[in-house]
Amino acid sequence: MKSVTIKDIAKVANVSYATVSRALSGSTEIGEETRERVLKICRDMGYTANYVARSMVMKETKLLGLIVANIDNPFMSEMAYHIEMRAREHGYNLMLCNSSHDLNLERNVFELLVSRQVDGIILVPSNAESYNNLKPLISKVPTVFVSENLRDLPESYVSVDNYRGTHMGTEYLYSLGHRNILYFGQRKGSVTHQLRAEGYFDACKELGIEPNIFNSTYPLSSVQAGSQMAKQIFTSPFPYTAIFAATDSLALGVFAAAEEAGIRIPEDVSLMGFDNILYADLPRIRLTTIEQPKKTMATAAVDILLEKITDETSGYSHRILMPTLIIRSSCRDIRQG
Amino acid sequence: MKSVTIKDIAKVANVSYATVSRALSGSTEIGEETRERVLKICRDMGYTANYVARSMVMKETKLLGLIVANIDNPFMSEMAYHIEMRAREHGYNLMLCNSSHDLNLERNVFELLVSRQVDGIILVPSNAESYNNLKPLISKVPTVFVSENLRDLPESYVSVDNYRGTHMGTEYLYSLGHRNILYFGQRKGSVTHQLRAEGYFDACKELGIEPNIFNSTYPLSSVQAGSQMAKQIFTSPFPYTAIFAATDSLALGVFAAAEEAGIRIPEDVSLMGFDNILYADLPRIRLTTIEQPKKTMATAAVDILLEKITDETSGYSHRILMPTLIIRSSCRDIRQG
DNA sequence: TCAAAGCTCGTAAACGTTTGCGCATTTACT
DNA sequence: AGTAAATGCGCAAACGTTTACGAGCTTTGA
Repeated sequence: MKSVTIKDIAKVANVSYATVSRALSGSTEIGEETRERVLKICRDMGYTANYVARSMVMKETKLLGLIVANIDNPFMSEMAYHIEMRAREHGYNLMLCNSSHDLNLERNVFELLVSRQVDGIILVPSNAESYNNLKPLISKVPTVFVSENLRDLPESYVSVDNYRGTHMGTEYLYSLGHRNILYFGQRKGSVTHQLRAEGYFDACKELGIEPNIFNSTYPLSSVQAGSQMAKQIFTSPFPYTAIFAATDSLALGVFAAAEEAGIRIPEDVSLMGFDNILYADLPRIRLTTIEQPKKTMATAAVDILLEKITDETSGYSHRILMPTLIIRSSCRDIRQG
Repeated sequence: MKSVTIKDIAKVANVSYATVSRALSGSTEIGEETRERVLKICRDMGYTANYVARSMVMKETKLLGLIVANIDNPFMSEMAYHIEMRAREHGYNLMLCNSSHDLNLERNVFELLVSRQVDGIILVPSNAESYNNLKPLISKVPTVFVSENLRDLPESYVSVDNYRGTHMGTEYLYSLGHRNILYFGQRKGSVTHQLRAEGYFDACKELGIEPNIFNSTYPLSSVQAGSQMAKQIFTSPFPYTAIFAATDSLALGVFAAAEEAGIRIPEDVSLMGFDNILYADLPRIRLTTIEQPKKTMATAAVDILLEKITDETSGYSHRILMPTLIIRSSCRDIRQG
């Protein structure tokens, strides 16, 4: 398992190992003929560079840490895919860590990542407390938050315009003739969910219809929450014609509850989601939803992070991207005529 | 950004930096009172260990590489979750790389990972050619293949008993009264798919019914392949009553085609999948399928890898796990009476 | 009381790179 | 032809750890 090093090459090439390093790194201060000769020997002997030694002297690892709650969550995994691809384009690799929605674990892996000397960290917060939880640590390494809006906190983040998303969504529902639209979500808690609720709320007011917000004891990223709220609703006869779920996962829960209660979507009630996770476009689901531009968010996140890394004085940036309405078939046009 | 090192600690503690190292590492050859003193100073000065320096001298990084085709594939992401958790339990972190179903990329990231000195690599092959593609490289670092059966190749892998899975599945369909069962998959190509097809084929023979295997030009892990095959089938009036898809993704494609063609599942035709990906249990899908024990496979993979790492002479191991039948509601009982 | 053994700690080498500095040789310019 | 600049390469330090070896001191046992 002893692998061949730069010194071994130097020995057989009969040069100093500094020269070998220069041949490999494409330095100019080396003759063409020696470079060729050294490179050939490298190939012949099967030399592979040692990045950790390199990291040691360069004081950079070309490694980025990615902390997500659960990589098996479809939103997270899609983000992770694009983040990894973008990072690698720039010569960076990714260390993946699951925090499992556990704040202590989140802190642990964060510290682990700084011990591992990652050049920067991308964090998809597990919940609203993440920022406060990590506050003492984020000064140790460039960090960017993804998907969670930190309002005007002095830290870099990229998120979607949540307010506009729900605003746009309820306008669409209105245009389909819906006048009694329920919202599954909450006005307190994370900024993200505040903004989404406000967007819905304000749109209702502007359109002259009554807002109606439901909440759950479960987290809003779970399907259980959606089922729970929907079950409450489905017991009594309903005056509403549409449900706007703050999250695609919630919408999935609504689907499940509707299935049980024998309520049809969209025939009996229309359903709109938010996020456009992979699940949303599955056959039999075809959820109309508000899309977070995940690929754009991912590339923006690594670009911002890389800028922070190369220019330590670059401050912080807030990048808010535009959501788009994805029309599928979970919302029905109920206008007569 | 200058971080505090072991030497800084040594200076203020007035000891040699070897002593500091010993205090940190829990060595016995150090006095209790000095250990306490040094540790306190470490806390006060906010010392964080440098893993890359440590890796340099220890000749181990405590890093595992994970190569998947696409982390946003639900099967991959679920595996990745469990692999990461298990690895971290043992003090290892994960470097995540997507190969994007590209053999060249797969080789590139593999080489990258060995340059980064990972202690081992877990590989979820993007296709049947992966093994041959990587053959010259896998001698450089302990490697274990996951989910792909390498038959009797001298490399470690963990997979499910694919033969038994489809065998069991068609027996179940038979028990529901189905006598004309189509199989979407192929008998050539990857060993995994050979075995699955054989399991179906042999079960049919044993049960005295006619096997009927369909193939596609698309990869069998895609939903397009499922749609393509289903569309072919759905045009003509059908004598068959059930479809066994070699993959849940294929089954999803069947769902989609059925939706278009106005064919109901399971009323008109029963549908069985394989893998039990996250999608399979979604409302309105509820796919009856054969489960790959993903968590078990994941932990087995890292355990096997860790054994290879710690004991270089341990050879290789093939771990075949038992699949289980997950009954949901895509298969109907068509026995009369 | 003295040698042997046991603690605690410092010295220095090693891990595989990169790079500033200096030296020798070659090239260019007047 | 003589000086100045450019080129090609070696030397050695540095990055932050771990650990074998040895030195000095204290304890133990006869």
